[in-house]
Amino acid sequence: MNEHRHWTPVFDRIPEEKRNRILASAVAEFAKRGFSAASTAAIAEAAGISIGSLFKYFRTKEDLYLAVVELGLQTLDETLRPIVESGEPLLTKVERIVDAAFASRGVHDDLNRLYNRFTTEADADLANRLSRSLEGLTAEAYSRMIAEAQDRGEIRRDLDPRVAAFLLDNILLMLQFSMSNEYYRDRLALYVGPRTVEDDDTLKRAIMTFLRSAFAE
Amino acid sequence: MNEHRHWTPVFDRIPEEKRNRILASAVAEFAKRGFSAASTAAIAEAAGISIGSLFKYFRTKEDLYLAVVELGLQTLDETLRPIVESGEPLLTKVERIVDAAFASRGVHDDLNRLYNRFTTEADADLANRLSRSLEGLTAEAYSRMIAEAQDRGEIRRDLDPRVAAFLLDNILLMLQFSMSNEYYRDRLALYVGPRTVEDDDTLKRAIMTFLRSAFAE
Amino acid sequence: MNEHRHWTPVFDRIPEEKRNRILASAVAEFAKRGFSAASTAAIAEAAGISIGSLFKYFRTKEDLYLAVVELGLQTLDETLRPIVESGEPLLTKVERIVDAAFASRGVHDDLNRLYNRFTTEADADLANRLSRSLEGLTAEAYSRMIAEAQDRGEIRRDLDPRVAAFLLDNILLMLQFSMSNEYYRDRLALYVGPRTVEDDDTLKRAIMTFLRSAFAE
Amino acid sequence: MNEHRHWTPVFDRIPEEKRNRILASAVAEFAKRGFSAASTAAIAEAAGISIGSLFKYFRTKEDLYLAVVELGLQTLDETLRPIVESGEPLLTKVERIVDAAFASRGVHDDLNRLYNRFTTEADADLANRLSRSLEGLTAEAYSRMIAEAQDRGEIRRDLDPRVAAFLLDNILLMLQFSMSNEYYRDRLALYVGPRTVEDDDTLKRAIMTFLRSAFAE
DNA sequence: TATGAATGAGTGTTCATTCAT
DNA sequence: GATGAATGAACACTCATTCAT
Repeated sequence: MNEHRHWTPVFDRIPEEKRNRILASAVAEFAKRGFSAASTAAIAEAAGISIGSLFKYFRTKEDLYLAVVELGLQTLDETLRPIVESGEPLLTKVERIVDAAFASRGVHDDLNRLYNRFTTEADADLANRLSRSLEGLTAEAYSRMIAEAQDRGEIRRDLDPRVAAFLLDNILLMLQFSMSNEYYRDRLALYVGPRTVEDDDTLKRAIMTFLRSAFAE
Repeated sequence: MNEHRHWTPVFDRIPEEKRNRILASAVAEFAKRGFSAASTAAIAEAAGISIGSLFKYFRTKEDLYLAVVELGLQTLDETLRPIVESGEPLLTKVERIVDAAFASRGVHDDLNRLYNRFTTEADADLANRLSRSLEGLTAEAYSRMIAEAQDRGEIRRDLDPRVAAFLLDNILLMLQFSMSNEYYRDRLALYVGPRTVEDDDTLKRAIMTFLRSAFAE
Repeated sequence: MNEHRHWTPVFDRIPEEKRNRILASAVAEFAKRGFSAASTAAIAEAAGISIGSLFKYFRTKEDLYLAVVELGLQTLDETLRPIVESGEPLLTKVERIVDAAFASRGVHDDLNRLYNRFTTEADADLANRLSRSLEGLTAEAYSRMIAEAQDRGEIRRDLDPRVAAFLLDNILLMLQFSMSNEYYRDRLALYVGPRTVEDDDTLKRAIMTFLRSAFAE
Repeated sequence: MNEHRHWTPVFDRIPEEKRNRILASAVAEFAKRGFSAASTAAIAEAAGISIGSLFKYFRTKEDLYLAVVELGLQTLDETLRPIVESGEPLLTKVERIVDAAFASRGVHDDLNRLYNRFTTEADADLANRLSRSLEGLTAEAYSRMIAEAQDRGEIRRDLDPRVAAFLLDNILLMLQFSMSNEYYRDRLALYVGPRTVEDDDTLKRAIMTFLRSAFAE
């Protein structure tokens, strides 16, 4: 719960390959079942280690969860940061994030699901720390970019830059969830039909049209 | 899991007041802890009945969860349907949904959280049935309205009506979650600042400005 | 650790016969293995109940231990109190306690061993409460009786009544332990030889001679 | 459990200073927690060695316990033997043992507690061997001294020398326990009051008065 | 119909002991 | 000889579900 590292020094010392296997197993299990239904025994078995070892690496199930969540956040951060901090215009960034969301399908499914789960499960304390951690990045960057674009007269001036940033991120976050979460996947299909769901390019273009229009002028 | 009623005939026969007490306790517990951490004993106790009775009314914990989820969906449906099926223009509907989201804060917190939770927890089978159940309503209504407005030349013609409906709902759904879920609440504050978070009118107006712009022309 | 009852209301409601079976199993297990080596599963099995039930009756292993210890104390108290509070002369009381110690052999072995164990295992907090509970009885009664006998000139006046009471109880306590504890049993045999160990009357008489001499005049 | 040495040849070969550190750590841990709650990892860490090494020196936790218990007995033996085997009169010896008990407070607390613990924890096999080992010394010496003093007409003739020796040792053993064990410490305070408990000289004198009276004539 | 005591598989976690380095 | 990572059986405890009353 607090600000300390969530794994023991022993975990630092084991081979990287093993470390990754363990983290991947944990991500998969927590993503699939959520924190409380996840089984530490299942994680250990999937990783090919003993339960004893798992608890040598992480003091508690909660520590393991936190470690894995922060790892997920870091991975997302590493995907978003170069895009968000590039000097490109807002809508270019947005387009690249949309691309990244589609690209994550199949390859970061577990991470996406995990991200979705902890935004839902987190208690007050964790929620606050975690929202700061990831959303801080986009909240700040989007708001600033929108404000600057307004100053330069590139986009309409009547939008509140922070609210616009929030709404933009709502769209992008839900898009990301729609790639991996069962419910949101079905929901997307319900909206755009089974044909369009498979046609990434058409979907992307339609999304960008909407967003361009929202900011346009 | 399957398509049948989730409670027993006995549940139909008990007094309505008792029935409501039980469902309310279940909503509260599932909303607070999620499916697997929720305790059937806690639900029974909160409802003032014995565990024995609870399991006379619902065959399993899962049945109780499903019953409660479908009840929640029904409640949401009852809120949305009159708005969505009214003859009003799209943006008037949207404004009324935004209003409803803000109004739900404090009064439908448990329902909001429950809705958030099962969209995250649902497995393939449940997800499909449930998405159909609620999202079907808005997916259909929004898409049709947008298409009709385009036909009449009220709004821009370059939007794909179904994708636009999807993106619009992304915004509204996340707004609703932001009213009750800890993580999304903090995230909203991070975007708009602690002052605006308390100033519903300013927030609503800014949201509507954005949406009007997105559809405008 | 604190002053509350150590069992749940459920335990009060079950048949007395079952309650006694459970307590007896617990006394036996704790006496045999001590607190930390004792197995709750073994206790449940010996009592012919499920582990689930055991933990319905006692919130924790510690509560079960405390319940059983206090029960043991109570039993000892019930044996000693009538003797100690009778109006008889000191040495008559002592003789009756010696008799009770011998009589406890075979019938209260587990209780004796348990008593021995917790005097050894108790931590500061428990030690203080428990010593007060049982030793308070004899400490007070013996000291007073000795002082009164001195006032009446029945016994020698140069003894400190409280220290004499302490030393008297040392002898009686160790005698009691010597009836059931393996180590002290062997030790007694080592002192008095295997023949005398079996000859209760001779042993009792020799003990009383010593004590009479200590107080005499 | 059997009669062989409890450590490996490797333990003989390491530096004495290290050997002592390990034994001291083990005494402290076993004294504090008892056999089954004691942690081998804690002992190794306190001694500044690895667990691997600890198990190179002692085949099992039990062997370590036995080694340490026998070491403790040896230390006690070394304290008692010169007193008990001196040519002094019985009551002089007794007085020196009482002095030693008081002197052990604070300096041999761990050893006292350990002694107390294994007299309680020992099973049949161990109990027999250990009682022989230490109590043999005093049982023999006291009994003989009392008998001889009776022959010389120094003390009363009506005491059974072996029973008297047993009762004398009961008093001295409990006195020793009362110096370190939490329960017996509180019990002593209960008997003699908080003031006398701190006043060693008064206490010692009162004890000797009692014992002198018991043997007197 | 209502109750709540009973169940036992399953959970997270510990720890003496082993063994490759 | 020394290390400490690895093991897995065992532990205390929980909880959905059953069923006798």
